[in-house]
Amino acid sequence: MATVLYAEDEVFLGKIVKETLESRGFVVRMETDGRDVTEAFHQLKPDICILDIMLPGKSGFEIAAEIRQSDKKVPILFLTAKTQTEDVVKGFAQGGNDYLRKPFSMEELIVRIQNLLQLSGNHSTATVDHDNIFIGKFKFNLPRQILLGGAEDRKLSYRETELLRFLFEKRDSIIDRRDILMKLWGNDNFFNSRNLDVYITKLRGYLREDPSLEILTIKGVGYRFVAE
Amino acid sequence: MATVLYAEDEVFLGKIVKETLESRGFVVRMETDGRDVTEAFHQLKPDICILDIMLPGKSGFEIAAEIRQSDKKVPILFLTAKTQTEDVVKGFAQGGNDYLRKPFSMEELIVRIQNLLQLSGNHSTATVDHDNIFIGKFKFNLPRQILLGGAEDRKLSYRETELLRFLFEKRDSIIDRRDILMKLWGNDNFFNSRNLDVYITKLRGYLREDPSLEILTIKGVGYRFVAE
DNA sequence: AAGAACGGTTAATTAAGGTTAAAGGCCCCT
DNA sequence: AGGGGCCTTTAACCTTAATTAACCGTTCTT
Repeated sequence: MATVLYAEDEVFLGKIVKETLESRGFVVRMETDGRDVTEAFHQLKPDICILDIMLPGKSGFEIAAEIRQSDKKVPILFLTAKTQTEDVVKGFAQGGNDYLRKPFSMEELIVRIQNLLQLSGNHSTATVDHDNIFIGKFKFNLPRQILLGGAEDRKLSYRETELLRFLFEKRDSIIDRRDILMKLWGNDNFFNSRNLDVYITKLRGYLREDPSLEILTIKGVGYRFVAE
Repeated sequence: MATVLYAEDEVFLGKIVKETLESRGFVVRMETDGRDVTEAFHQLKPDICILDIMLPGKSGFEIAAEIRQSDKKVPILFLTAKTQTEDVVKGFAQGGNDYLRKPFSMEELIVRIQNLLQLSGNHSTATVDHDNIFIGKFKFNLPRQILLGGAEDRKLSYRETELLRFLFEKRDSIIDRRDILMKLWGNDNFFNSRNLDVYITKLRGYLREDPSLEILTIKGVGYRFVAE
């Protein structure tokens, strides 16, 4: 998984952050002296840098400037107790890509790290699967519109895909017919309404292979998609 | 300069933000009703979206999810009075790329916008160098219009090149047929439309050597180029 | 229980796009 | 100027998706 270079002089806080990140699968190298960070960077070649601003020896800003001399794209996230706007501005000016004020929650730090890694094109974070949804025995790959896990793989059309996705997103709750019509067709006239019926029949056909899946009709209202 | 789509229901604040951004050279479109934002997005095709979470009609989260269905890479920045960590986490989960708490300073908003624009521009640096784009197993040399990495090197014609480049730039998002036609042919009449079909067939043929590449048809809308 | 509304299902129709081939241009070459 | 080669455009025919239609069964209503 991803490697993190973490510069932090508050040992107590640092330890907590390091261990939490490690528990989420990151490899973490922590430095407490600003003078050591740039060298550690070149040695480690991390996927992301988290720099406290106030460090003994060398500030996070200076470190960022040094890193940026040789690496233009590794994401840098500043971490600091300072709340002044000019620090944020300066942080970005030095080539930082995010700026988080202390105190912060670990959850927020983690999502911001994952976001930066994704933006920088590093796809190794994959805690969540953006491309697939898991429906009963099936795995449905959204970008390719392909339903896997049945007797044979099945390519779905655009409308089938959008409908299945919508049902899945709202599974276990009652979905108003009109909401579906508005979402997929942009209006709810009579013909589109019958159109929806046709697509529901198609999806039922596809999903019949897994009996734990069912699209229930709520007459006069809409549908409820139950999974499991 | 860059175009900004800004969803904000507090008219007073919104006006200040809009004018400040405009004074910095941004083109800003502001929407106050959540229901209008997605449509404005498709019309405007902005470089970045700034979404307040709490909006009348539709929340910023819902809007982000809708935008992400058709555009995977436009940067989204959430703006909100909420300070709960779970909102931040949810914001990123919906495909947001930054999250700024109110009250914020205009300077901070501006640097964060600029940062996101740069990141989203740089995003291509991972798969692009000065002269080449890397598509699956292929390397496509733009100035020489030559597709390398297959069984044999293949020279592409001008239109083939432009189409492939355009699909690649917008990969993972739904691309409107008309946008392609306007960009390559300058109009979208019937014949050019059939012409596009022909070129799509050609590219599919060339790219068939790498099964991880696929040009999906979104019937009645356009295409989506997926590259694993 | 009968009628009406609603939705299910299947088939027919229309429209969009895929594929392949032929026709038209353009440039270069001699 | 004439011919060859390469793109591009047009055309013809085919496949698939989306829509509309027809007919049927179920469930609510009264």
